[in-house]
Amino acid sequence: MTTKSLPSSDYRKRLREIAKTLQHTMPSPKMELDHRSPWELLVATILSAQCTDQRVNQVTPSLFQHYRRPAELAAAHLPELEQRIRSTGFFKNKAKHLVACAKAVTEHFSEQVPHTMEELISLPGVGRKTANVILGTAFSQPSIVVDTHVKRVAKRLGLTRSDNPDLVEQDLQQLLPKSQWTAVSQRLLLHGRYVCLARKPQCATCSVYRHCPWKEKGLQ
DNA sequence: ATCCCGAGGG
DNA sequence: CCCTCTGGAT
Repeated sequence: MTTKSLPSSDYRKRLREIAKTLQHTMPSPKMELDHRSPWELLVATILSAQCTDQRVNQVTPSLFQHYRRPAELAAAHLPELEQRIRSTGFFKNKAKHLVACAKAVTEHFSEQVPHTMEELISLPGVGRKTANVILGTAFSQPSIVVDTHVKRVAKRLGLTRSDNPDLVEQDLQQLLPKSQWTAVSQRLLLHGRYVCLARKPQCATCSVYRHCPWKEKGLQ
């Protein structure tokens, strides 16, 4: 199988055109997880694994009212917490992670959400994807979030060939100046959520159709 | 590689 | 029924 690749400058140019088009489609992409602080965003993001933002937003208001600070969540009664977040799926894992994470934030970081990648992924239940959400949205640091949507869109647009999220992140990092990381990855995400759907991509209304080598044909 | 797990769409 | 939804830990 030959893997003849274009010079990366060509990929850069293509991604730049895609980014410009998406900028018109989505002038100001917004984070769709409701939150009022870095801590609330962290909790919401942990809950969002394999679950829609809409469902998370349905659960978090009463959750944040009941557990107001990291120290309160750290002391939560596990079965009760499980019931409060049940509808987000994976609730036993998520409840365990949330309590452990709240303990770590309380004990090691004085109830303040840390703002480096290394510290963030040291927290239970926090991987690279979650950490990048926090860095980009709560702390305005350049970050590329590679979730299921970004991975799918990047592959279909021919911006990466990898299935490994970390490698997809690296590929996109190399194709973009840091100043554009956060906004572009957020637009790719929303494009995946609303247009480039997993099962039924809306190619007829897709604004970057002309840049897409995949169109509706290919395999992933 | 496998497990966790509910809800909604097709 | 099957697939998908902002993954992470073992």
